[in-house]
Amino acid sequence: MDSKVNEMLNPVTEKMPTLNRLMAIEELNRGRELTTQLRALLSAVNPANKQVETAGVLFEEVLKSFSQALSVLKPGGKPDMEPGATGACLPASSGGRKEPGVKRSQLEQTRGDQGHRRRCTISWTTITSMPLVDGYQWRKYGQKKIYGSKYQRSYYKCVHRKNQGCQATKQVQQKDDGNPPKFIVIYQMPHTCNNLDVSSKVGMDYSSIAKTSVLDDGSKSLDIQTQQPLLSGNLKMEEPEKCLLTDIASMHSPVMSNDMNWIMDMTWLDGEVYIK
DNA sequence: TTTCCTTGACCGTGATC
DNA sequence: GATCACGGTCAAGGAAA
Repeated sequence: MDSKVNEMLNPVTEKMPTLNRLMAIEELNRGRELTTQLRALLSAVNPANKQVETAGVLFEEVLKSFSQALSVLKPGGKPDMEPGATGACLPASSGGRKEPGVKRSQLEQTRGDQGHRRRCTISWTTITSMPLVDGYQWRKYGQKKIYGSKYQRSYYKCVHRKNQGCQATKQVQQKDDGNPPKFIVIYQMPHTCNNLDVSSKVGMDYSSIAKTSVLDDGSKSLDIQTQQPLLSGNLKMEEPEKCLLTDIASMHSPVMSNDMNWIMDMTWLDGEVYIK
């Protein structure tokens, strides 16, 4: 694989000093060991408890994540890739029912530019066996049969959209028939609400996902700052043409998450590789 | 009664002609 | 420019709590 791609896949490990890498591996091994111990401790409490069962699934996912992170840190290691994953430049303002008696042209006028073209939103994609457990409360607002897909796609929005104006949404689509089945989850827009459901014990720190800014020449840059060990630092990507690079930040969650198989959606353009 | 989900309709976008 | 296919969102109606 091209060295540039490798660098994008492992922006940290490629440049990480050997000593730091060894320390990271050691810490991950320790984390995996502690998780194993915690799982054993929990299963001894009440194995019949439904929540314990759910926690068990989460533990499996956490352990899988540790293993994956360790494989990335090994020389030549790389994270799992899903090149066909979606999430790029999804519409955020299309559709919707117009007011009775309101003409289409009038509606478009009131919507302004947003109603005419797809809006590049911050979004990121993950694969998980528990798409509904991510620490936030969601309300389902739609379901759609997707062309060429065996399963329907469900649409969720943050329950605090009304009272706090939180614009976070997510789409859930079953990926396979495995046991447990895997789901592709596309998150759009970070949460602006302050109502993390701590009871679920898993959360996602969207605050450090990505920031976009318009440069002087009109192009856009995407600054990614994360506390996540594998992607710590500052990854900056510039957009050569309008919407060539979408505002996608597909990356690992900086905080413990049930979503362990994150997708890097990448696009080749003129020999350069861009993360969607 | 309230909350949530299901489902059909509506509309924007991109592709094709 | 017209038409079509597809996907995202809305909101009415019904089910569940």
